[in-house]
This record gives sequence, structure tokens and C-alpha cells, in this order.
Amino acid sequence: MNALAEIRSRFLPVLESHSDSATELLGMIRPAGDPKFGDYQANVAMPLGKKVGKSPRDLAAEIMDAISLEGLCSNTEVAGPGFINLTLDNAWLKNQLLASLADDRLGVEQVTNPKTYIVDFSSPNVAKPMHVGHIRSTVIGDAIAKILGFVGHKVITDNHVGDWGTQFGMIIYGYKNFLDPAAYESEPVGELSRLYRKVRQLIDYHGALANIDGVRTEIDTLGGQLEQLKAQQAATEEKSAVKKIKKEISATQKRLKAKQETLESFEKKITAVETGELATEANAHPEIGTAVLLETAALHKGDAQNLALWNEFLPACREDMQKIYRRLGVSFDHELGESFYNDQLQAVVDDFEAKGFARTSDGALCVFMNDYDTPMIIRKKDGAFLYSTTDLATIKYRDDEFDADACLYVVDHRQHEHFEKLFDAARLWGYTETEYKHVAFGTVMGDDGKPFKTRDGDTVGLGGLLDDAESKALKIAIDQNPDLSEERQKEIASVIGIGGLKYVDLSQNRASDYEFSYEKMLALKGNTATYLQFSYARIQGIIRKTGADPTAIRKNPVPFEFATDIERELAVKLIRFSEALDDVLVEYKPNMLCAYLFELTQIFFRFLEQCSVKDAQSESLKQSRLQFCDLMSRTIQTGLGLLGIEVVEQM
RNA sequence: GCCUCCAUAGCUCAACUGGAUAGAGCACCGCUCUUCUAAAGCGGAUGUUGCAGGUUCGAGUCCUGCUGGAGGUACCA
Repeated sequence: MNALAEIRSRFLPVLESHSDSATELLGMIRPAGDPKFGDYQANVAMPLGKKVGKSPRDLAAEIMDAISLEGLCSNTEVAGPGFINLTLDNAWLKNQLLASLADDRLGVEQVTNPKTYIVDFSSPNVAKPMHVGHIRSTVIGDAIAKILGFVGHKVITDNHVGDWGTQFGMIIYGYKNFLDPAAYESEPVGELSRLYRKVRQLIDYHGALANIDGVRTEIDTLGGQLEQLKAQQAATEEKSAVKKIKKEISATQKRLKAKQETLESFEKKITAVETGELATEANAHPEIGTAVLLETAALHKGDAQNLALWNEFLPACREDMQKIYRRLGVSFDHELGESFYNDQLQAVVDDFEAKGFARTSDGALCVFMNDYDTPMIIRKKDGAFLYSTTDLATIKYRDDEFDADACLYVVDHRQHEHFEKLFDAARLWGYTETEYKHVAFGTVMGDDGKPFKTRDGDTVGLGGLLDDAESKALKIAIDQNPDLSEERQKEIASVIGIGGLKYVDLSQNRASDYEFSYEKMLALKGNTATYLQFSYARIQGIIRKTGADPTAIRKNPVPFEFATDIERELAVKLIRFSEALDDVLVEYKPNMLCAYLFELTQIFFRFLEQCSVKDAQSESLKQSRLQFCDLMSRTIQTGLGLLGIEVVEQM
């Protein structure tokens, strides 16, 4: 049973007698901010007192007279301006612990009104090298899906793979012009990836070459403007005018800086090609940019050769992706990529046109919506469809097939506006029953404070990062467990290494951008998965050493004992597992569960320091502590499991 | 220009959506292993929550303005 929910349900009738918005007030009953105030606190009296014109303290007293917390709270007090502090009854707590001990679900009740959720996550582009930025959607989406499922919802996961985009035009062009047949024979994906990078580089080169003079001119112009503005500033005396000029100066400086950065990156791209081996090839393929677009267009129109190549490339690319997913332990119910929707796009566009939701503007078919300056384009003027079109088709397909109550898109926050438009368009189209939600997450930044990009050579790809995480964990695993077999050591290293990597993404508020740090990704100390996993392994050690049988512990429990304060503290935290899951689902924030597990583990390690199991003063206390250990190990295992992180018996 | 998000300890981040004295980890300095795994525990300090106002019993959180950063902004995804 969820203690918070139980307290709230006891408050509800009393609050209803004082206010019409009792349900809202329930949100003001929450875990106590400080243990000295008890376990929970109700902050309802302050706003309510104001509303009904009573002193909050009097009202709090009145509420407490009317309420029945019999058997649930042993102590209540009104404090400060009108806080109601609540302390759980120890007998009630012990009963809850016993109930959780006997329950596979650790006392977490299933929701009474299960819904169907589609969780759309990961969605990488195949055939493009994956980097560390791609891991975020995958682990966050996976965790949200698992948690939704655990609390009793029906969950359908779908990986909306990018398997139909321009990158295939590039690879096809590369295949036709630069293929190394031997390399392709022995390592097809590696060769395709090389072709992708090469074509990308040549396109960037020609793009830079074509635009660099323009950028130089712009820089000159901006520089001139800046001089003028500065002269103006010096000649102006009136305050508001000076302020205005200052603002323009700073805006101009900003633009100038941006242009200079562009210039630098152009220069880099040009030198990289001209001083390298690519120079002659660059000259031989001056029209590579348009050529690639033509290859892509041909593919989309069903050109036999390109389609055959695409069919040849795709399985290998997908298999390469699956290797990463297998290592991450992530799987999907569906992997309906963009190509899957290809033959449905025309119908979507026709429908929008027929119903008058879209009209042609500047040659493109556009959906105009009130809240936006720019329309959502669903067909380009060259007749090609876009991401938006595919997304609309996906909405329709999912509605036909799955009839979900909600659809969550776990995607980078840079696509915020795209999704706002998409959801509006979907509602316009008639999909008003489903709740669409963009579960956005922050960008992974490089150490320069700019979005993380794979730079050639000096950054590890995703696979390499996983290797490093495992090999670093392996060193410590060998050091710590010299007697274990090599196989076991490797298994431990994999669980610890991968778990640590995932935990970095999960433990942060998903909304924040975060700075990629190699050290942080591979850290095994502090607030990391390793810390949590270690508590589990410790418990397994205790169970081994004491010769206890976990099944027997659960089947024949003794009453829990609180011989020390820390045991009660641990008890309170353990029964809050269910609250932590609720907290995650309010805003789909897995870091709420990480924070819970971390705090729980901190308490647990203090418990271990203070409370010997083996040398407990009495047999009954020893049993009680074994029961704590069992509950703890299952809470960690389940909690980490919901985050997609495994545990090991020994480490 | 317009729109969205962000600014918290030296660093990386939390803060249960308006609650009581803003918390962790990292890094740094000590201490604790013949006693269930030291991948642990204990102790040590650091803050005008970017700036200026406002709203109220109460603001890191809400509103206004400013400064600084990131992203988006008609045919990329």
C-alpha cells in the first residue's frame, strides 16, 4: 500500500467539507522536507485558511480534530504557520513491510485504470555512425516504458528508425563511385559507414567552397555596420537612443561572431579536403550535393537499381544497430521505420488536401495553424514528402492498429516546435482522443558548450564507448574478485560498465542539456549505478555468509523490529518505492527513481554499518534484519531493472 | 525580428511543480578494515539560486524588465 495515497484518502473527506477543490489540495500533502518534521507533511491549512478567512493554525487544528488517522499515524502536530506534520505509526509500518516482503511487486499496486501507451524512442538513423548523443533517447524511453508497464499500463514500444532518408542517397552515391569491393566483402557496414563519411565530407567541402565568399562578404558588411554603429553611439547623447544603439551593436557582434565561426568551419572543411587524399576526388565530383539528392529522389520513386541497393544495405545496417541494442539490453515491440510508411504518404497528403486542411503556398503543400508563423510543410515543391508527412502517417497507422490512449515521443528538445505542430495537425485531422506528448530531453553538449558532434578521429563512437566502459569496469572487477573465473569477471564488468553508462543519462533531469564527459560516463564511484549495484552484491554476500534462505525468509517472516533509528528510517524509505514510481510518471522523469534508489542505498549502507545481521543481539532481530536485506535487495533489483540496469550476485 | 528552454557551491547536477535552515556527487583534507565485500562508512566548507523589481503568510520555483547562453524559426531529420 502507498502510504502517501492512504494519507491523502483519509484527508479527502475532511478537505471536501472545507473546500470544493479538495483534490487539488491533496497535492499539498507530501513527504516531509526534513525528518524532524515527521514522515509526511500536509500544507493544506495555509492556502485554505486564507480562502475561508480562518487562521491557518486554527484550521489545521480543526482538520486534525475531524480526521481519522487511526492505525496509520502515531503522531501529528501543527507547526509553524500551519504545517501539519505526520508521523507514521510503527505498527502500521511493520505491517506494510511484511506485506511487501510477501509480495512479488513489493507492495506496488497496479493502477486501477490501465491505459495503453505507445512509447516512441531511440529512432536512430541507420547507416550513420551512432554517437553518445543517441544513447539518451534509448535509455530514457526504455526506462519510461518499463515503469509504465510495471505499474500496470499496457505499453507498446516502437523504434521509428530513420531508414529512408538522404543518408541512403549518400551511401548509394558512394557505392556507385567510391566502393572498395574487398572492404565491402569483408565488413559491409564498416565500408558503408566509410562511404557515408566520405560523401558527407565532399558535400560539405563543395558547400563550403560555394558559400565561403558570401560569408566573407557578410563579415565585411557586418564589420562595416559595427563601425558605423559605434560612430553613431559616440555621436549620440540622448539616453534612450544610446540604449537602442547599444542593443544593435551587441546583436551585430553576435551575428558577426556566428559568421566568423561559420567561416572557420568552412575553412577547416576546405583544408581537410585540399590537403588530404580527397583533393582529386573532390575535383572529380563537383556536383555531388545535387547528385546525392537525385539518388535519394530516385530511391523514393522506386528506381530499380537504387531500391535493390537499399534492400541490400538495410539488413546489414539494421543488424549493426541491433548489436548496440543487444549490448544495452534494449528491445522493441515494433521497429517500423520511415520506409514502412512510404506507400501511405500519398494518401495522407490527399486526405489533408481533400479536407481543406492543407493548401499550396510557394509550390509546397502546407498546413497552416494559428499559433505558428510558419506552416507545417507536408509536400515539398519538388513533390517529395517530408518527416512531417511520415509522422502524420505514423499517427494514423498507430491509431488504426493500436488505438492507444497516449503516445510518448522521446526525442531531443530541439524538435519541440516540430512536435507541437505535428500534434496540432493531428488534432485538426481528427485524432483528438489520444494524448500526444513530446518527452523532450536536453542536448548532449561537447566540452566547448556546443551540441556534441562526432569529430573525425578524436571522439569515440557509441560502440567504442561501451567497450571502454566495460574494460574499465573489468580492471576493477579483476582487482576486486581475483578468484573468480574470467567469464564471471567479464560478466560483472559488462553489467557494471553498461549500467554506469545508462545511469548517467537516467539520473539527470531529462530536460537539462548535459556536458559529455568521458570521466563521468565511466565513473564507478559516487551517485552511480555501481553504488546501487554494490548494495545488492553486499546483501547476497550476507545471505551466503549467514546461510539464510531468501525463500524461507519470505515464507516464514517474523515481526520486523526497529532496534535502531536507522532501521526505522530504512523502513520508511523502503515503503516509498511505489511513490518514487508515481513521481517518475508525473512528468516522465526517470531521475526521480534514480534519486530514490540513491537515497535508499545511502540509508542502507548506514544501516549495514550500524546493524550487524550476523551478530544481532537476538535471533528475532537477526531475522528482522535479514528481512530488511531481502526487501532491500529486491527493491534495488526491481528499481534498477525498471531503469534497464542489471545487478550481479558478487562484485 | 519572433518563439521555446536554460542560468543554483570550484566542477557536474538535484530540489517531489509555491513550503520550514537550498541538497547530492566529484575534486580537496583527515579518520575507520584480524569483526556479514573499503566499489563502503564517518568528519571537515563552499551559496546575495545571473541582475533589478513585483505577486503573498512563504519564491530557486509564478509575473515584468535586464544581462548572458543554447535551440528553433518554409520545403533537413
